[in-house]
Amino acid sequence: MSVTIRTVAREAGVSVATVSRVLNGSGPVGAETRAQVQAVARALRYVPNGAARSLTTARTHTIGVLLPDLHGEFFSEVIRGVDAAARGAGYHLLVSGFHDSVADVVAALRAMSGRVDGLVVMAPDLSRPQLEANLPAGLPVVLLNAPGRFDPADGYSAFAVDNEGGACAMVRLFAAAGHTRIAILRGADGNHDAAGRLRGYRIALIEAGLDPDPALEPAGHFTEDGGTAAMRALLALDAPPTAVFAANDAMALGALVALREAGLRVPDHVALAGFDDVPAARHANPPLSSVHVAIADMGGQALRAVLDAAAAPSHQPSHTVLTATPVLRASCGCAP
Amino acid sequence: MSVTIRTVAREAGVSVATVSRVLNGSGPVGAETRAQVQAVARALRYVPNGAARSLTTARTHTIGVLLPDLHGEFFSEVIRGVDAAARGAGYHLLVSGFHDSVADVVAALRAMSGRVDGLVVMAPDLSRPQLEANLPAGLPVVLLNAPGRFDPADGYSAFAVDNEGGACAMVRLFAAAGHTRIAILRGADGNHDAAGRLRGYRIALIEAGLDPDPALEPAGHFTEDGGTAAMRALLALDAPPTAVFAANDAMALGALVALREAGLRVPDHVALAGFDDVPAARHANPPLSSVHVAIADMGGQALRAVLDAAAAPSHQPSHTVLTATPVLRASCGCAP
DNA sequence: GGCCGGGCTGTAACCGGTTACAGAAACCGG
DNA sequence: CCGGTTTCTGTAACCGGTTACAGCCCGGCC
Repeated sequence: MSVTIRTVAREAGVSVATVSRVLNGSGPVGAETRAQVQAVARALRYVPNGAARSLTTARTHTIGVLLPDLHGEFFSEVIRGVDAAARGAGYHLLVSGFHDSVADVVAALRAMSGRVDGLVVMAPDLSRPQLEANLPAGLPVVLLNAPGRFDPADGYSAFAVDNEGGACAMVRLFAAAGHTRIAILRGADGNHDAAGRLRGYRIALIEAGLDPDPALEPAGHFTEDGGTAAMRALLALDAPPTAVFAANDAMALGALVALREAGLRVPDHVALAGFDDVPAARHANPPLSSVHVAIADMGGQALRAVLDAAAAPSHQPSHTVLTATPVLRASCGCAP
Repeated sequence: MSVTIRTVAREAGVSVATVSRVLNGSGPVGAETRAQVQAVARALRYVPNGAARSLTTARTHTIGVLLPDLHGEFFSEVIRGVDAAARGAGYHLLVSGFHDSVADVVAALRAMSGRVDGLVVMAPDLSRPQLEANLPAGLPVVLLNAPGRFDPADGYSAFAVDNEGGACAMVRLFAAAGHTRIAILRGADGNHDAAGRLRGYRIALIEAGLDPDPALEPAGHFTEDGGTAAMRALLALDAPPTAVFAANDAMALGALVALREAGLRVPDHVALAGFDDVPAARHANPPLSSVHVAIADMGGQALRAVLDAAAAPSHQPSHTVLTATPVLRASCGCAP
């Protein structure tokens, strides 16, 4: 029913091999034969079937991208970086998001098999056996944000953000500015990024001779509302903090709401900083200090790593940690 | 070299048909044969090749999404909506972005052929012949934001935002608040959305008995920097406007920069509103009034329309215009 | 004239699945 | 004990491309 290469061949009075040669410019074809085939192909609106083609060539010119979610500024940035790199290399992207369930990830992985030349996967909760059992052996895979769980010997390249270092650097600045009651709005429980940022926070405190205090470590679940609630809880303490480090920008923006409610000025009464440096941080009131991560860059590097691995199967897997550096704006009171 | 269904069949001592039946649960298979096949498949880490499978079944369980760009809050929202709907229906997404060149779009279209069951396309600059020449006949396609250029008789469903109505509603509010010098920061030249919003702005002015004035219609190119520059130009006029409608939020945020530079207060000295209602609008200083568009919703509806068309080839194409409604916050001075 | 080589084209095998069809085995009632 | 189901399994054709190989035709050269 649909028009295939055989339809074109029949209509043009040639063989399928000739049609294929004309359309791909492979092999010699007589000038008028070529013109004839092209005319027929155009007239019939023939477009080669990608699935069939990649079945024989074993190349799809597509890279799969698996993310926990497709929206939000963070993932949007990842996709941007991956896409830019992919387009530069003439590749397409097959993206998929999954809620939280491992079953979702597994389904997505299996669906990608045979449709992609490689995979960029960000699935913090996926174990190595789960990953391996659902992918054909030999498919290049690069992991994002899955540190600890994998090691280079597994054969996968990986990229991760230096959560600990970034958080530590930011909190150090608070300490250096003379703050002694510094709180953190913790991220989601069990989340690897949240744990790293908390670790960095505590390290900076101890360096400064301050004692971590559980009362100053409320959970904000990485959400704006969670940040508001956690900030309210902090303000209700007998001795509220004078500086607050939110483990992501969404919570920091939520905290701003609580501070405004309470009639407190930022940074005069309470200094505030976030993490991720999403675009909205710059436009907040006051502009939000944050820890900047080159997210798009990470995506781009990950994609190139996949392509390298695809090109040279014996490619050495590499593990890269991307630095996260504080960006100072009005909200932290320590801007230059 | 890679493990295929035949490898599994040989290893398990059965035929490929039996393996296929076991793995898909189609047809009857003896209990111990089934167990044997499953064990072998697991041991060999066999994952069926998606390309091969969709070649025979003619179904890919994938919908292609073609957008001008993959980053930015607007496209991120589209993707979110499309993804949610796709996941709900058990479909995957093959997304692709293109710069501006028609050649890019064409390449992406052709690359998707045979890999998707349908397409959601947002390519304002693509003509109908260009679209048709590069897609197999009969592939369901839904267009986003391509009004005017296509009509229902073409057989494509389409979704568009009511740019004109939304802009008109917002500017009417300015006029109702007593403003008589109302400016617009125009979007990119030749852009369909930009034109619609400009039209709505002028309609509202005329309704209010005001004369459109070219000096009050600087171009901001839909970018933040463009918005800043355009706003500076407006402030340099002999009689600067008292209200400014930016044709998107990025320009409005840029305009805020220029206003802050000039030491002017929003909305006291100059009232301001944007369009799109991106998340950052809420966090701006002051919170930005904007025209809200249910972007994710549009994406979701578009995806469902593709699936409907795929399920019933005789599906009636539908053209839907999504309303855009003002969301009032502090920046426009007309919030309740 | 015979032979060789090069340019062009066609035939058919293959990629890795699905599935129509047929055959074999087991089981049933009469 | 036999014909007819039912249940299971295998063979082979197909999906729509690519490509190795072979064949044809023609011109050039000895």
